[in-house]
Amino acid sequence: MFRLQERSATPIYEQIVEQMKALVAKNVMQSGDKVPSVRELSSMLVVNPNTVSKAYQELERQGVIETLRGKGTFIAESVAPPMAEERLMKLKDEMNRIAVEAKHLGLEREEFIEMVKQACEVWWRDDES
Amino acid sequence: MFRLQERSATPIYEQIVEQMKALVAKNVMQSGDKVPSVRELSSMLVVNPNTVSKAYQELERQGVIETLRGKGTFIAESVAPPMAEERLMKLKDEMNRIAVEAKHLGLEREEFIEMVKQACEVWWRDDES
Amino acid sequence: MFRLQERSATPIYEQIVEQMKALVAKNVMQSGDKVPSVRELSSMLVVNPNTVSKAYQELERQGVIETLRGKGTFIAESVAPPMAEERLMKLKDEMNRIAVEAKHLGLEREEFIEMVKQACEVWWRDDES
Amino acid sequence: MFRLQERSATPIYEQIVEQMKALVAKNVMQSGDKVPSVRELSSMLVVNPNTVSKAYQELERQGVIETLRGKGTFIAESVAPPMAEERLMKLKDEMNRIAVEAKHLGLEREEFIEMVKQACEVWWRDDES
DNA sequence: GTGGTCTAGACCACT
DNA sequence: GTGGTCTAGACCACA
Repeated sequence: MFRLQERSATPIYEQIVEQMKALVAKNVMQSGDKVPSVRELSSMLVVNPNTVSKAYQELERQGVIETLRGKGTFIAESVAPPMAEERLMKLKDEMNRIAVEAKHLGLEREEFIEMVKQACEVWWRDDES
Repeated sequence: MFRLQERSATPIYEQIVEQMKALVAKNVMQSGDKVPSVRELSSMLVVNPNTVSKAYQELERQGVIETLRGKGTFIAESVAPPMAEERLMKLKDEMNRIAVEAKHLGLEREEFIEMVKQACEVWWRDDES
Repeated sequence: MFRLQERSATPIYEQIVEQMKALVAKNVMQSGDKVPSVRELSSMLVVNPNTVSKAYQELERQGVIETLRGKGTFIAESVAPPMAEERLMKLKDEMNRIAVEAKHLGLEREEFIEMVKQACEVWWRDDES
Repeated sequence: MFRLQERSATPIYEQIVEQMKALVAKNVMQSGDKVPSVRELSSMLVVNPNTVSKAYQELERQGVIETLRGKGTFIAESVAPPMAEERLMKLKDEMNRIAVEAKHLGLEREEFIEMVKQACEVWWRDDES
């Protein structure tokens, strides 16, 4: 379910955040679903519980999960995501960074957009409607 | 020419790398153009020379600039960019990460692609061909 | 009568304490009124009886309710509230905390006081005297 | 400068957050002032560096301080505070909680408001204009 | 059982 | 020197 890369430059807790968000985006996990407890996931991934905890706190700040006192942690309903404006601006920045890199790698505009469209297929599937 | 944000989470040397690459992508700087020396740029940006040096090393590693002994540093000809495969894979990874974030922010597939296209306008302009 | 938020950071038993105190402050419940038994309330709110029990213990400690052996639990007469001095000091502390936060949010002194006055309307109504 | 209460129910890192915000509200610390480094403050307060770090990260999220890579941490310019709406709602909630407690302690409306005004004197002083 | 807090001590990237 | 990340292991409040 989760695959961590020890050697990667992106910290472990961020990898957990990203992968959890990916699972939600793919509808593998949905509103109300229980996520593994901090201790469970930490032993599954063979990382320190604090690391998982940090990831969960970040996910909660982003409105992806919510914790019910003593009961555990669950996928949140996706209403208005917090800090939406700042996050959208950051998104555009990263988009530009990627476009620049794509051009440096010699991709043409059409090739790049085709690549984006292919990526989209995974995250926006018709069968969700 | 360069605008650094000390507050930003991205390290300064990386900001220099990105902005230099952006200038090249926009054709503001072209093959053979001389780039400022480490000392010049570091005093222009009021940053530590080591920081600029680190940025230049990274740019050279990416094939964006090249140093000619005793003559200075120049924008390189864009032939086959080094490490193309790894960089392309990384590009796709980041594309996916961004798509996931876009979906979490409530964007529809079409809105996201529209955003990408708009970003492209800046980097692939007709007048270059 | 009671509205609990499982998501909230404040523990459930504290929410019960606060809401019971709010009902008394609004004169919805008055001296001598019977409050639901621990079992009743716990099944009404769908929470663990221990949680309600803990709330009632706290309310009794604060002199809000009192238990009469075999007869049940009732709203207490509001005479001298216990631990008044400590609680008053704590009140002032929290007042200061809130004022600091208000200033950080950019409120002016007058705006803040106006906000306080509006809050007061709910709790000190003329019709009680 | 900072006074921590080991026994208090409020966690140490939160006490640090509150006291730093209080110093800023009182204009003891102003935009651009350097705050002690994590290590400095942790040894001053005899707490673990991680605890101070957690406090600083929370302060950064609230827009109170900002870190300049490798240079240290500084009081931020107070522009639009992040999450302003949510924080304002929380402020009103806490205001109500405090008003209820005040009434339970037997304060009259006027006494309560007088108390608030006195608290304000400390945080909104005329000499700031 | 759950998550939250704290300590001690280590390593790393950035400037 | 700065802050950021991670580990190991402890204690506590809540349900």
